[in-house]
Amino acid sequence: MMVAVHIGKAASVAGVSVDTIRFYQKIGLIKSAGRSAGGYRLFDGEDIHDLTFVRHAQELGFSLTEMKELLALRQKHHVCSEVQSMLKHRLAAVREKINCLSRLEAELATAFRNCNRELRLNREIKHEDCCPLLTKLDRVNGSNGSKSVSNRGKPGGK
Amino acid sequence: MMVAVHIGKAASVAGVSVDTIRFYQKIGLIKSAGRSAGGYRLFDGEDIHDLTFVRHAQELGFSLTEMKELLALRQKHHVCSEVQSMLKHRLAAVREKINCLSRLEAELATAFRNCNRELRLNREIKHEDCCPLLTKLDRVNGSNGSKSVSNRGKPGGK
DNA sequence: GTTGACTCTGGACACAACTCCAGGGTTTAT
DNA sequence: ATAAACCCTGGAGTTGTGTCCAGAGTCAAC
Repeated sequence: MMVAVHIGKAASVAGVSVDTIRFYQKIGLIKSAGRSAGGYRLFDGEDIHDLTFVRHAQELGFSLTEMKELLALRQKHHVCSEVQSMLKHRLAAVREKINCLSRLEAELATAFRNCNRELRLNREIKHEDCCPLLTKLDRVNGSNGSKSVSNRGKPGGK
Repeated sequence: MMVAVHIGKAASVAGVSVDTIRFYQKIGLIKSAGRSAGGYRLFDGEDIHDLTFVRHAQELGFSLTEMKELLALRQKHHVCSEVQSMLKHRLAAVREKINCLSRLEAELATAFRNCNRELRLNREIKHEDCCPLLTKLDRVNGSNGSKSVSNRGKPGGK
């Protein structure tokens, strides 16, 4: 039955915008679709498949560059170990992110509860203990803290 | 004792770049520091405090715009309920993100295991079942899927 | 055969969040 | 007093991800 739709339909089905599709084609993220006699792009099931793939991958935090790799792997007879290596990295990154967010979530939740309680106990609060979030961010969140900053400076250097 | 350092020192202490600090001041994220006779910015403890605050907030996923709000709240005698409302939104966003990432993590982990197994069972694999990830992304991940895409299109509309 | 909806291209613009540069002034150490 | 190291400003450039637009062509329907 060979469905072949124009870009508008493809966009709505895949859940992206028309411009986005053209953009993806421009940067080579998805293969250039076939064309109708009049020059209209035609998208078959597989093309839409790819678009959906991209959208999902994006929701999951892959960058367009990473997606390009993924799509490439999907195309060629890939070496499984390549995929595996990508997976490993991704997995580590994702876990790191989850950890960080979980810590944040706990803090926010606590802050929220405190804030809540203070609010109902005391209509006018003295700025202090009210919002733990605001003081929390001052020293929170151990982990990295480097960014290639050269280490010099003088004045009141104590 | 009133420590007052130049921008380079402030940058290295706060863990951001010199340019970044100037950028933050330019966009009004942090208040314009005092200046020395010669026009050099001077940063005291509180300024560095703010910078650290910003860096941490950023690690935690706040945008510069959100930070501006946070810093404002910290400054003025804030209305606690404002902070509370921000917290609520942030918390929801963070939870959403964690969910999404957790789903992803599970998938990646599974894919990784499978990939691993395939690799050690079978040195040359036939592209098919090898990497579930690649097929997985094709249909995965229920949740949203809207983005204001008008709904028209014809050709093989089936 | 004329409308109206759709699509084409190429390029400009947007937004976040920086980063880099030139040309020149300031501090500090020697 | 001089040089090294640092800082200033204003503005351009970057990366990632798109979005918008004008001017022109195509398609389906009436």
